[in-house]
Amino acid sequence: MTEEEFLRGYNIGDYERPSVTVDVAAFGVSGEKCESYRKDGNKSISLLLVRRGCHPFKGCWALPGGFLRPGETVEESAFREIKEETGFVPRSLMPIGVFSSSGRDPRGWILSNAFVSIVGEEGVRASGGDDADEARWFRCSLDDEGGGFFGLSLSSGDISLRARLERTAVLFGRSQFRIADGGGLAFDHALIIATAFSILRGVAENFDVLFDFLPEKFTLSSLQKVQESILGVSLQPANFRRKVERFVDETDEFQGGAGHRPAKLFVRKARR
Amino acid sequence: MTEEEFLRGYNIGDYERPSVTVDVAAFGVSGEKCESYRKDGNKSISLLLVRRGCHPFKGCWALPGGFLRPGETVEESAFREIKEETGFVPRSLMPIGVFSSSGRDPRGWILSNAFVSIVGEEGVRASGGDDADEARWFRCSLDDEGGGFFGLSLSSGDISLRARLERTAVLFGRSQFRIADGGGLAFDHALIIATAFSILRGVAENFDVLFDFLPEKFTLSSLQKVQESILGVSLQPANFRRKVERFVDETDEFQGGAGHRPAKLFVRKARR
DNA sequence: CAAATAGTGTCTCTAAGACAATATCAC
DNA sequence: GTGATATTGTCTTAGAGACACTATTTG
Repeated sequence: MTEEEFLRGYNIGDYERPSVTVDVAAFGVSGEKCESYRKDGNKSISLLLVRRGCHPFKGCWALPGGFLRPGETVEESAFREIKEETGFVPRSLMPIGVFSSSGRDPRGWILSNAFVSIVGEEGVRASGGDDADEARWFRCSLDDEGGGFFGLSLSSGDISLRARLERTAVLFGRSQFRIADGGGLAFDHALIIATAFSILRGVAENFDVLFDFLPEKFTLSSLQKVQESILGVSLQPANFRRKVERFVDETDEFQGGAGHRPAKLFVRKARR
Repeated sequence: MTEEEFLRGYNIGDYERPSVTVDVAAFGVSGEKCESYRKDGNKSISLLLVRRGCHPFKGCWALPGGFLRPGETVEESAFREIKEETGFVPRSLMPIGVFSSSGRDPRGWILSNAFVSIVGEEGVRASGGDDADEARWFRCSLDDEGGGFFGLSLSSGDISLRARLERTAVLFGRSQFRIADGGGLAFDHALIIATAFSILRGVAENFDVLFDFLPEKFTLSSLQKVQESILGVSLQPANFRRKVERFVDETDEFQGGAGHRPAKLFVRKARR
């Protein structure tokens, strides 16, 4: 039998297939506005969630996402979904894994390809599109409770969600979690969020990763703030600048109007 | 409508779904045997391929892999497939991404979840199982040809394959490739292999990753050899030992019988 | 003893961290 | 001028790389 003959007789529908979705954990680093017009907001990190407008988990908060469509790559699908549900087009999306345990979706055999993005909180419209009726930023933290357990806290105004995860292993430098308490989030999204956050922390010291989330031109302070928000630390500007100078080129442009000395804009140094 | 009512009326078959496969790039670091009985083999890295026993790409060399089955996670599926096709059970499998571009499989809409493993070349049986009729180690290298092109060379005895990839981007520290010439490999496996190899190079300096590929007890030389094989460099034993000592604990056991001073066995230091 | 790998000691140099000081803007 | 961030300089110290040396095994 030739390959052509084989393909003529091959029917892909003869085999059981899963459905495939994408979910996007979009983290924002802009921080809350401050009392003083010229003081920067505190370093903080937040996560974009949408309230589900239809079953299952109707009314629950969830990551923006949806089903992969024929002819799309998973990356294209992730960009489409976050745009549809939040109106925002992220600069880039980092894949963080496939979630495929059975029972993760009550509708049946459904895998999720998860992505992470870092975005400014501006540009995301308050209310979502078709299958999500609201999009909101939640202040986000993942705290080590000891004994292998971690608490995932998400809060936005009067809404407060808290999930608990158990760390089952650390493989290839990545924590593997199991949901102890989903905290009211849809599907296994507590697991995806915890995984996303811990991966982001693990790679945030890598400038190659951070640059892909930033605009083309940026100030060194903004870069520093992104790193500080993700890692939850405070860095000395002098040391930070010295560490990063190998990776950036300065431009002639400045960013002013902030009530203090204007900051020079930098671009990522061309790859060696 | 309640969620129960929704789920009763929901038919997952109403929507188009892809088929989902797993593919495993298993790299071996043992190197060829040497002329002298007591000299170590040269540092080299090889890749396990199987010759496809059925259509499509019948007779072509391919990564071990196959279709995801209901009730399996993609990780479980990857372990099952490599065991079925090569008889080998790797210590662990690192996920490296989902390949989902349309046209990557002539049978239709089929995604592949790819994994990497590092194994000793012992323990892999020469001939494969059901849907693969032969498994072989190929010497493997990925060379920068300049102009954004890379050559992927695979050779095993009289068989020699050479594929060409074009680097289209570097995102999150990972090279993105496009196949310029598949080199006779099945499907888009040239792309998967190049991606796997370049990711492995990127993370090989991270001991957390290397330990997950090694046996529980190992000599520092073997750890050094793994790193040298992947990175394609030669390291000073003194410096290597100093660098790694924070991450390992020594045991009372030794590995001897090699015609020279026996080496102490080490274990990975317990996580802080 | 010879050959090979296992393992140690020491020097240099780079780069990260601490911390102090100066520069420049909007108001 | 005031208050804020932007930017630079210097001292100290941890760690990576180079390299010479010693230790221990099998044949």
